[in-house]
Amino acid sequence: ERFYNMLIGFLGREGQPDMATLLFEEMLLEQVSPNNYTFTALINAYGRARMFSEAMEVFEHMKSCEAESRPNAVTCNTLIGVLCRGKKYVQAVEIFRQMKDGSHGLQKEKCKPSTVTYNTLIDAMCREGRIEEAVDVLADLASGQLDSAVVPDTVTYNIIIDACGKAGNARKAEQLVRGMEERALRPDNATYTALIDAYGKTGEIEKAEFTFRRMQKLGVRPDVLSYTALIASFGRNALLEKAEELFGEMQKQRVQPNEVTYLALIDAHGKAGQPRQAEKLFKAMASSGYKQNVYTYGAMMDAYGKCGEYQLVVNTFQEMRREGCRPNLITYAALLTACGRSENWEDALLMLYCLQQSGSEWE
RNA sequence: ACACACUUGAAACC
Repeated sequence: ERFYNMLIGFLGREGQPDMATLLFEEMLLEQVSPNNYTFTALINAYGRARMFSEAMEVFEHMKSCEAESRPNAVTCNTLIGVLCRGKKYVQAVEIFRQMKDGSHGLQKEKCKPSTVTYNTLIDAMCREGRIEEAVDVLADLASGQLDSAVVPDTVTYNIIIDACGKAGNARKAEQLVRGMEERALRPDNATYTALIDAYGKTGEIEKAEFTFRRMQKLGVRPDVLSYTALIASFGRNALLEKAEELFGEMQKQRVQPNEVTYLALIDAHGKAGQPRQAEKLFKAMASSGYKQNVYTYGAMMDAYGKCGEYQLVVNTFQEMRREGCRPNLITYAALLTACGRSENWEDALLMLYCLQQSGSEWE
């Protein structure tokens, strides 16, 4: 039963709701009884795939179950999370209200909002750009005014710190880090990575590097994401050598670069006008087992474009098509930019025509 | 005891 639950959870996260359904059916055939872990994983699988009516159906079904399988706070959080992802805020808030009231078939004791509930909602607010309000909610949570049973945790702070950073407000992000420390919450890898990213985006690269070194000193071991964030920051700020140096350091520290790390490095080489080196990385990726895909081709096309190698952009595009890789909007953007810079209007028009034929979303 | 379901951080178009 746990095996099934785990697998259904995994498939849901991977965006494979159909496989999840199949597994669920098989589970029933095998007379393995589903519990609230199973149902919650299913809600997640459907919700992530924007199959909201299916998700709601499972949720309603749970309400008619025996005690063990009735919705609990995790179930509700999951539902709120997928609704927020789909921007169905009215419904998300409605579930939140029902959790607090214990109405609509939810048991008040089992469904009390938790820190995760608030974190999910705060994250949604931030993604809508309502950071000020999110900060206010955080303050009310911290003072116990909003919910006497819930206090903010590291994730709560991380969400808002990242949002401030993305909005270009590194000062506010710093202030929040101090705020979390005052509450005896330890900044973790996500906190530092968000900060590094914030500094990288404002061009305060020495602060980004300093933050990275400080986290190491404080005993938080940088993971792939932290390394990649700093590598990308170096790249963005035209510090290719530092990026490469850090790439070497991470491997010495036994932190395996992943696909995103390589993509960041390719981009850094493109920005620095080193298409040959970018190519090398592109090939190195393939030999370390990363299959070429839209992203790798896209990064390569972009790098060539930045280096003025417009013909190579087109060649890469054709290679990508030959390999049967479906282009996305980013691919076309890279192509269009290349055509524009090389004043290759025929190809640009031809491409737009192809795009139109394939009936994709217009920007 | 823990275990299987929920929330946050990195690249690329903008």
